[in-house]
Amino acid sequence: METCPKCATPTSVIRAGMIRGKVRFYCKSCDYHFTQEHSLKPSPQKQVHTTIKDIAQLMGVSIATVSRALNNKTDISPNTRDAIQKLALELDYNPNLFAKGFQRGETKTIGVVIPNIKRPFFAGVLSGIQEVANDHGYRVMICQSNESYETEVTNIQGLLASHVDGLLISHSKETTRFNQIKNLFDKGLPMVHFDRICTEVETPKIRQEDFEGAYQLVEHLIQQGYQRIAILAGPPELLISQKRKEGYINALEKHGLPLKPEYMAHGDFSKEFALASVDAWQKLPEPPDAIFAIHYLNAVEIIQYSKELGIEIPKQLGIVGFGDEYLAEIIEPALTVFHLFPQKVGEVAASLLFDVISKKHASQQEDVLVQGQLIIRKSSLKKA
Amino acid sequence: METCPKCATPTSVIRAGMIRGKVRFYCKSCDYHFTQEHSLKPSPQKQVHTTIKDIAQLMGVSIATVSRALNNKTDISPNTRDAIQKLALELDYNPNLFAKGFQRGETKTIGVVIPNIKRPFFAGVLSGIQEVANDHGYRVMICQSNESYETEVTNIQGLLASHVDGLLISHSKETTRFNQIKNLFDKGLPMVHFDRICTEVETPKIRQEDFEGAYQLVEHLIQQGYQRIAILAGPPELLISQKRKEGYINALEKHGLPLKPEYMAHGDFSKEFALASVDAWQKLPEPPDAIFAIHYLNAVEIIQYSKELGIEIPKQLGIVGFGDEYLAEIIEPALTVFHLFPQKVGEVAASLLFDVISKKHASQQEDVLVQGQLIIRKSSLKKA
DNA sequence: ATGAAAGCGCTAACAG
DNA sequence: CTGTTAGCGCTTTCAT
Repeated sequence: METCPKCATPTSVIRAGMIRGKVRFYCKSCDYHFTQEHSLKPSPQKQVHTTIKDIAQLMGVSIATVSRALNNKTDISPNTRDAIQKLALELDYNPNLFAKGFQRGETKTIGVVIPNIKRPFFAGVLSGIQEVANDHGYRVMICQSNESYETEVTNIQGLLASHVDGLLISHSKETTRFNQIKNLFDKGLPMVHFDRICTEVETPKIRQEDFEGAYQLVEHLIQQGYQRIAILAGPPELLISQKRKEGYINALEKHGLPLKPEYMAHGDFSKEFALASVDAWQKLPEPPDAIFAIHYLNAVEIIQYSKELGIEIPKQLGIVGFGDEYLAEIIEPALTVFHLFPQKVGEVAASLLFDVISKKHASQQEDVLVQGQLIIRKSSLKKA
Repeated sequence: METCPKCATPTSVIRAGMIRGKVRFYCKSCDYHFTQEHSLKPSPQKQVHTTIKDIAQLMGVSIATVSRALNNKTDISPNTRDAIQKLALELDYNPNLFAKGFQRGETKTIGVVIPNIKRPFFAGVLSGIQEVANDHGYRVMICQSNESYETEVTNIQGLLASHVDGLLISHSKETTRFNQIKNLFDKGLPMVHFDRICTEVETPKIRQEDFEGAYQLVEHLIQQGYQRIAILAGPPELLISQKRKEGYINALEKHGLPLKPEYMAHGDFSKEFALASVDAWQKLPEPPDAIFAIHYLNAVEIIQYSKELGIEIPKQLGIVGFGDEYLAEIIEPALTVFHLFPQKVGEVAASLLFDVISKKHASQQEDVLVQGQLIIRKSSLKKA
């Protein structure tokens, strides 16, 4: 309470509005009006965060008033509002977003689970997600599974404990059981799958042109005159692996080329496996004259290795891959690829998630295909 | 309240302990004991999150008891504890970490501000940060400044609003004003700088061997017999740019080579600038016979461009760079680099931050140097 | 136009 | 051993 500067009676003083950031008081006993600066900066504020309570005390108003002022609500006098906003600025107050979300039961945070940040594809996706999330006023929490199912489960558990408002997932290559995901989906947690999707749950899924890209790559090889095309695929359980293989098979069939099991290798994307496959193929009575590596890094490794072996590219061996990095352009001969657009994938995935979140219903099956692009370079130009 | 199954009087029934997950009741009016299953799963729980309140109601105990049970506190009977934990498991309850941190005034979240996730260096750093944060039970919130000062300020503001418990920062290349950072530091927010550090605030800083690496690279060039070594540096304001240039200058001086201003270019890391510099150097009466590009991508670009121009590497022109990517190994000729260890940088930065956080004091100046490694490849081997 | 009070999920005294 | 209560920062009725 204030003390009247005239009669020194504290009890009879009441606040009587505000004027230019100063609080006006009125002493009932001596009928006297006076103003007073709010006692600003009581101590060099050593706390990291200012709260509305701090502001309220400094201003001599209630926290409710401060809240109203800071949120530009209607029921508030412009004077008070301005004064409070000015003070808030001075104290560089920023609201505790979690306290804010607390009541609404939301955190304005989404969770992302990916196999590995370091892989350029996922880094690109993240970048896209970030951007869209920012635009929507959401923050992003990222977890890496490192391709381990167990870690993935733990990650999701952790994100859940953080009460994320939604989840974006690309599964580890180990993941084959989806009950955790299914469970969350059933509980109504907004969720979107991308890249390494899961068909057992009816979430929206962002796919890329795995089938289409593979088809185009292989068709391009055929048009260049390659006849014995091998595929270096990934783990058979992985959907992208299946899809790309399907595209490969389809292209061969469409063009009347035989399907030879000995030309199809399923590996783990490792360099060792890639080189071993090349070795194995070279020992065949009829070695392949082109290789489609579904993982771009394997394609690059094969180019390097082939050069070591003295195999001429693209003359003796054509090579194409999936996914475009700077690397594909730099290596010699430059690698023909089906370019994916990781950033775009992230953007689309995040947008879709926010759709689901805002509609406040469980995710609806809704597949989106992010288009890719065939980029032809030297590694497959037999005719040139 | 429960109703006595014998006398149907609800008012006189009291809880009388627990047995095997069932609640025991005692009816005072008819002196009758009975047990009852907690009325599990009242509806197929359609809410995403179970709360301790839900559990408390189902078990017929107070929320305090549930809290104690779930946190393995002492003052609780094993029976009750086990029953509660079992139920919590069934309902797959997980605590709202934010509500938990709310009182303690902490969020168990740290913020990271970097220029760009997509750059392999930062992706590596992030990976290291993630790992350490996970071990400490912290979550990570990532923001990209996209090399914009304004975005950086907004990002930090946002992280602050999220009440992160600490901050890891690598500044944008535009950033030259640090009052925001200084302000937060003064308020006691735990903070650690890495890579793009800022000398104006006494935070712990994770540096890399910028000076040392540059020195080693240039010395190596000199030992290979190169005499006219040019440097393609970055923005002069950028500390890593300064440090690497100092290393360059020092090595030249140590070996009695002249410093020629026309051999020193300050650019923005763009490809255009890199190629333009090469052009300019070639037009000199005495063109350089080696180039030290402080950014590895520029080094790669210069190799490509030199080949186009018909300049022989390493014979006519030696090239070395900073930072090692797969690219450096793949390009022909392979690039001599000073290898940085991004993951390590992330790990060290995060560890240091958690030190500061746990000690609950403002960050103390404490510099850590993450060691790098000279990797010699063909692009600089004039003698070979 | 403003204040008082409840409540979001949880923990931590304080009582029994 | 267990229940009651206050409070973290904020919004939101409900009074005034």
